[in-house]
Formats: sequence, C-alpha cells, structure tokens
Amino acid sequence: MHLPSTTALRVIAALAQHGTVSAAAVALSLTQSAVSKQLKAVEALIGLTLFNRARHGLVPTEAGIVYIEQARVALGALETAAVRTARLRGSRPVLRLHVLPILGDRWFMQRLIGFTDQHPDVDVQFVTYASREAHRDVDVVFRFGEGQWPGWNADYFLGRDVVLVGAPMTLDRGGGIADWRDIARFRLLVHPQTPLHWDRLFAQYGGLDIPPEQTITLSYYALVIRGAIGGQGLALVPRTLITRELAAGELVNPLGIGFESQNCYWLTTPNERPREGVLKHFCVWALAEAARSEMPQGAVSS
Amino acid sequence: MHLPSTTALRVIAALAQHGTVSAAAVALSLTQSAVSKQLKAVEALIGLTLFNRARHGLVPTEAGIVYIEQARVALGALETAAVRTARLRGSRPVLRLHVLPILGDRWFMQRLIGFTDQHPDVDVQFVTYASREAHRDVDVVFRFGEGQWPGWNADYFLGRDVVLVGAPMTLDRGGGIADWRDIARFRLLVHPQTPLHWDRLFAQYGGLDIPPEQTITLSYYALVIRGAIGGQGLALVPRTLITRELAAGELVNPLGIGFESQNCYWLTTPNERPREGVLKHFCVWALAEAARSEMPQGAVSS
DNA sequence: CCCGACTATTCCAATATGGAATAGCATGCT
DNA sequence: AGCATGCTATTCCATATTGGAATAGTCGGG
Repeated sequence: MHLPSTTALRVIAALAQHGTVSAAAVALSLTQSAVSKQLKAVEALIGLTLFNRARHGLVPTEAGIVYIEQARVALGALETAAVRTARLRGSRPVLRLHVLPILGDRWFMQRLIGFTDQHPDVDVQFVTYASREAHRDVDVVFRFGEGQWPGWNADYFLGRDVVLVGAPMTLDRGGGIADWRDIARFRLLVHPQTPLHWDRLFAQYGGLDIPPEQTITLSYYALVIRGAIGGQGLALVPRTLITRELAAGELVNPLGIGFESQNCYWLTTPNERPREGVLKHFCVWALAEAARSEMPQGAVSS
Repeated sequence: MHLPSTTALRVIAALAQHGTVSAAAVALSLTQSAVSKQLKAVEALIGLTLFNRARHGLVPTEAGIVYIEQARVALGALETAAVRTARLRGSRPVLRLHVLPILGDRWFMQRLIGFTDQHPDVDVQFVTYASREAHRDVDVVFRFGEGQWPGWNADYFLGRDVVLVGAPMTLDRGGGIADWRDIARFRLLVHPQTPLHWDRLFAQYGGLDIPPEQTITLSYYALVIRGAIGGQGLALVPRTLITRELAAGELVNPLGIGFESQNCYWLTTPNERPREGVLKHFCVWALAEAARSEMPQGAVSS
C-alpha cells in the first residue's frame, strides 16, 4: 500500500488546527489548491472522508479524528528526530522551543526575527507536535495554565488580559452592547481548555445564565478567533493575540469588558537547565518583547 | 525546514533492519540506487551521517540510532492510522497481522498469496512497526517466545527446529565438521534475542567453552542469516526460515546438528476476540501451512 | 437571486523520483 | 601484486508527482 507523503501529514494537521483549507494553506505557505489536492489524495488513499465540508470550514469525521491523531504522532516523531540529531550535530548552539500553535501563529512568527537578527548563529527550532515525553529535548516550553509546574521554572509571559470581543457586524445585528447584561443576547464561542473564562466574567459582573445551546465550542483558539471575526458570536480572547484585529477594527471590545485571567501563557524552562548563555538571552528577550506587546501603545502594529 | 519523505523513512527503517543498501532495496522493491539516494538525501537534510559504511554493510551512528527510532515511531503511527481507519471503513473484512520482520520476509511473503487467493474479499494488512500499545488493533500477533502470554491465546507456529548451519565455504576453510567439538574452531553468530541457543546446544552435547571474542552479535536475524551465507561463521537458525538456502546449498547443516528450542514462533490472538469467521479461517490456514513448511519433504521449494 | 466565502478542478511548469548502467572502493583469494 | 567479488556512490534520463494560477462550482445569507 502507498503511504501518505509528509506534506500530506502536515496538511492534515494544519487542517485540523485551522479548520479551513484556505487558512491551512496560509499556515503551510502553500496555495489553497495544493492543500485541497493533498487532502483529496489522502482521502482517496484510505478510502474515507476525513473532514466533512461544513458551512464555515471543515469538521473532522470519526476517521479524521483517528488520522489527525496519528499524523500528529508521526510529525512529532520527525520533529523529535530533527531536534535530537541537531543536538548531536552541535555545530552551532541550538535553542528548542515548544510553542502552542496559537502562540506560534499569532505572536512568534512576526517577532522572532527580532531575536534571530541579533543572534544569527543560533539555530532556533520549533517543536509543535511533540509528545509530553519529548519535553526533555526542549529548552523552553510555553505553557498555558496558572504558573505552577513542578520541576519547571515559570515566568509570566502574556495573555493575562482577557477581553470580550465580537465582529462589529455581530454587535450591530444583536442590537449592540450598552450594558454587560446584553451579552446574553449573543452566541458565545467557547474554547474547551478555558471554559471557565465565561463563568469568571459573569461572576465579576454579578451573574448571568447562558443556556448551553447558546454556546459554540471550537476546539482551537484559532477557530474561536476566526469564528468571532466571521460573526459566529462573542469570544473571550487574550488581548495580545488579537492586537492586529482590534487595531484593524475587525474585532471590537465593547465597553472595554474583560478581566485578568489566572490562566495565561507562561515561559517555562526545566529547573535542571540553568538560564545562561543563549538560553538566558532568549528568555530575557522573549519576556521583554511580551511585556512590550501587552502595552496598549505597543499594540498597534501590523 | 524540509521534512524527509515517507519513502525516506521506510528506507531508513529497512536499512536498519537489513544492514545493507542492497538488501534494503530488495525488501522495499526499489533499486539499490534509489535507496542509496534516499539515504544520502536524509543525511544531507539533517547534516549528519546516519550510517557508517562498514565492511559488510551499514552500521548506524549515534545519530542514526536516534533517527531510526523516530522513523519507526512515525511509520508505526501511519500504520496505526491505516489500520484504524480500515476498521472504520469496514467495507470488506479486515485482517490485521502483526508479523516480526524476519517472518514477514522469509515465510509470509511467499505463502500469503495462498490465503489471499482463497479469500480475495479479505483485506489483509501487515503491521510491523507498531508499538505495544497498538496491539489492541490487531487480530493476530506472531510472537517469539515460549508460548505464554497472559490474555492471549497461543498456538505453536513454527521455528522449534533449530539447526546449526554455515556456508560450505566456511566449513571447508575451517577444516570441516566431523564431530560436534569441531564447532569450537569457528566463529559463532549470535542473535541477541536468543543468546541461549548456543548454550543450549553445547549443553546437549556435553559442554564447550567458546571465548566471547569468537562470537559476533548481529542485531537482526536477517543479518545472522546473511552473515552465515557470507561466510562470517556458524549460525543457529530455525530451519524453516532457511529452507531455500538449505535446498540451494548456500547453507549446509553438517552432521544434522540441532535441537528443539523452547523459544520459537507462536500464533497468538487476543482472548477476547474469538477465532471465528475470517479470523478462524486464517488461523487454520496459517497453522496448517506452517506445519507443512516444517515437514522435510515440504521444505524443498523455491 | 446575487454576493461572498468557501472548496474543487483544470492546466501547466518545475521538481522529485526511481531505474539502468557505470564507476568507485574495499577485501580476500590465488 | 592482481583479479574477482560484493558492496556503495554517481550519472543520465524517462516519468510521476507536486504545486501554483486561474477557473469553475457550491452553499448560505441578506
């Protein structure tokens, strides 16, 4: 039997992550056409549909879920191989970063060049699909949580400042938001890893009951943001991840509603690996850059 | 960064298994040229040598060991994906076999057609690189051992009959074997999973001390057999695996020396999966075919 | 019923792949 | 030494695959 190509695997993973062919194409630096064909090729190979073509993008079928999972395992293995051999090669210093996809897309890609320009000798490697076990290979892991991980040194990175946003169209159509209670008139986009965000918000303002059918759960942050832009409903998103959209007016934050979240992004390094040399430079740079990107005035940039 | 192609991964895995470019090429149904190029491509990709070109084949470097391991993980994931989706497809009955490479190469490939001819509707799938965890996906696992696996139903398959063999050239050069004690004059090829075979043989005949430096340990059975054919020394091999070589005179079994091993190949099925329908047919067929292949008269075949 | 936001398809150029033949390189035998 | 042997590396070339640009098709919403 024929095996899928590695780009096919990347396509599957990217589709799962971004939810649409076009978005996946951008993420992979391919055209929509190429992605569409790769997907079709894999589906032909296994004789099953992997994604149901739904209204606003692709939804994995049962087979798709299985395949996505294994594609990630395979890609993870290749990443692990690359990282471990790079360490063996040891020609130039290697910095291995484990970055959650959303951070990679929305924060790192634009800014990392600032670091690599200063340190052209350093081989910066991204690890995205790695399993937990592969954490021992990396120098820095960016995590989402409350800042406590045994054996890891954690610094607040970004994302504490969570804001309520929606597309202008959405707000208009729903009659606008003049008071926080108006939120109840909209559909709410939920991210499974942070379902408590909404509860937290309502608690702050005094309570609000939203029936579950008025929420949409989207498996990736990227989808939540896209959904909000596309007018699916209101979202709660760390402000730093959408500075561009806020600046461009694609998303707006009515009444400045938001809160400080306990759950945010942290920069963590293994305790046993002291932050020195290149690693130290990187941590200092990343934390400074993150702080800068959270300052309101620094937020306006393409 | 570019990723290796999936054929490159298969090449790496096959090289690790067969130890030479040419043998790997045969196993993959490619030319030696193609395999050589793929290997070179991967080495260029990661900037390291994966195999040291040694006297009789390729020996993995440190980087090679890492890479081989991850290539197997990646291929295993793809196999798992294929198997699990095939089950979902469910168009025609699927039979998933986990087969050790040596059995696949030396026994199944030639005989399986006898089964598929009788059951053209059945989708027979091989699983080779699968992790232990993936065992739950398979219908039949061929294992090497003593026949006891909790939760598994085991039938003796083949390989009990272990014989001492060497290339005719080897035997001539070493002065022939007129008595079992003459074994001490030869180098012995050892397979790490069955190091006790030699002890077992010597015990049977009354003891013999072989200094360790007179042995060569080869990591795969395929290499042991190849080594014996190539004149590296004497080997202890299940007779069924080398019927062709014995018939062709490439290997000879002086004096008929050999013994019944406790460690041999077993056909096992999970207890919770009753042997019925296609599964039953396959087990019956495989066991009968194995028995037939172990009969001396049945042994002569190309 | 058209518009917008998608995905699928077609055509074509660029690239990668794999086979056949050949060269190169050690080793062991005479 | 010198040749035969059993490998791997390289070159050349036909073919298959890939990916981009443009185009067509699809679906839901105002």
